[in-house]
Amino acid sequence: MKKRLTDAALDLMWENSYGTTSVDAICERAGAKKGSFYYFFKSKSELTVAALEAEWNKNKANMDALFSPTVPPLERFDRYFDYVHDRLAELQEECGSILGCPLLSIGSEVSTQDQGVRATVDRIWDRKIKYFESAIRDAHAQGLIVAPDPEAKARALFACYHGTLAQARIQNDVELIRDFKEVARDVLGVKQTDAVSS
Amino acid sequence: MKKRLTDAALDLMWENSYGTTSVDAICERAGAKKGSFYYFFKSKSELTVAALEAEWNKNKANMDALFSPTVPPLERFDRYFDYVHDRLAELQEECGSILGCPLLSIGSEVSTQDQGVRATVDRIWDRKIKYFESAIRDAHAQGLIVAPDPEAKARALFACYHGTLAQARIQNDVELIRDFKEVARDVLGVKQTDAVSS
DNA sequence: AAAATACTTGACTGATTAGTCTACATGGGC
DNA sequence: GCCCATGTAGACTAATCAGTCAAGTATTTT
Repeated sequence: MKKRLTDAALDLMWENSYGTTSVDAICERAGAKKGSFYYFFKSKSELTVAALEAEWNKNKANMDALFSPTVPPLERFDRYFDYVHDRLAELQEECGSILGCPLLSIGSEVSTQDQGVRATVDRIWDRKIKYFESAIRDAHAQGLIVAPDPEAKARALFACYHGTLAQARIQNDVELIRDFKEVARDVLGVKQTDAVSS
Repeated sequence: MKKRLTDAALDLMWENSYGTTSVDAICERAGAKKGSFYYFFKSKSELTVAALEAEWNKNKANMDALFSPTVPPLERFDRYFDYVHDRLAELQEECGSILGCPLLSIGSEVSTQDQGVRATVDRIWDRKIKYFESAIRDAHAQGLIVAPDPEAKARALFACYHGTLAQARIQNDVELIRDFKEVARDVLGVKQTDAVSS
C-alpha cells in the first residue's frame, strides 16, 4: 500500500503538479483511505520525498545499464536521450501531454517553500549528474571531447537537458527532445568527424 | 489598481508558485478587495495571463536595448545573461531565493491544466526567442558562428538557458547563471579566438 | 444637477483542503 | 483463546479556496 501511494502521488504530480495533487486524489487513485495515508506518511510533503526516492530506486538499474562503462561514452548519452524521448512519447499517448521531468517540475514548484522536498530533488539530481560526469570523463580520456572539468560540464549539460524537457512540456512538443542530441554534442564540444559532412 | 493586482500576482507567483498563490493573498498584497479583483478579472487564470503580458510589456524596452542591432551580436548575449544574473542576485537579497524565470516556473506548473496560461507563456516565450534568433543570424552573417538554422539554434539556446535558471532556483545558487556564458558559447558554436588560450 | 459609468466594499457560499481521531479488522505468536 | 502489532475505515474539524453578489461610493458625461 505504501508503494501504491507513492506511485499514485508521483503519477498525479508528474501529470499535473504538486499543488493541484490533493491527498484525497492520491488516496483515491491508490485505492487507500485517509487513515492509511497518514499511517504511513505524516504529511503530503513527506510522502513526496518518499515518492521521489522510490522513483529513483525504480530507475536506478535502468540508468546503470544505459550508462554502463561497457558502452562507448558518447553513445551513453545518445541511448539515454533516446530512452527518455521514447518514454515521454509513450506517456504522451496515455495522457495527451509531454510531461517533462518530475524532478524539475516539482522542484521548481516547491523549492522556495518546502525544504524537505527541495533537498530531495537536489540529492537525486546530483546522483543523476554523476552518470553524466563519468561519461564525460571517459570521453575526455578517450580524446573524444575536451572537458578538463567534467563535473561542471555534466552540470551544464544536465541543466540544458532539463531546460529542453521543460520546454517540451510547456509546448507539448516531443520533437524538441529528439533534437537535443545535436545540442548535447555542441555542449559537450564533440570533435567533428568526417561522418558529419553531407 | 489593475496594475497593482497584476504586479502583486506576478511577485507572489514568481517567489512561490501559481498554486500556492491565492486570490486572497494577491488582493492583500495589492491592497485590493475581492470585489475589485473580480471586477477586473473573471478568474485567477485570466489575471495570470494579464500579469504575464504586463511583465512582458514592462521588460520589452529593456530587451530591445540589450539586443539592439548596434551591439555586436555575441555581446548581446553576454549583456543579457549579465543582466539577468544581476537582477536575480538582487532579488535574492530581498527574498532569500534565486527565483529563476517565472515563464518556466508557471508554465511548467500549469501547462497540463490551464490552456489559457499555457498559451500565453508559449507566446511570450516565442517573442523572447526572436531576440536570440536575430542575434544568432547576425553572428552567422559575420562569420562568428556557424548557424545555418538560426531559429532552431535560438530555441536550443533558450531552452538551455532556462534549464540553468531552473537549476539555479532549485539549488538556490546564482553561480550557475554566471557560468552559463561559457555554456552559451558552446551551444552557439563560437569559433575560438587566440584570446581564449592561456 | 441628474444620470450614467466606473469602481469599491465586505459579507457570503459551497466546495475543497490537509490533517486528526476513534473504532475496527487482520493475522501471527503464545 | 488471547494478546499485540500492523494496518484500515471513514467521519470529523477548522482553515482556506475561488468565486458571487447586492449595496455602496467616486468620477465622468450630459
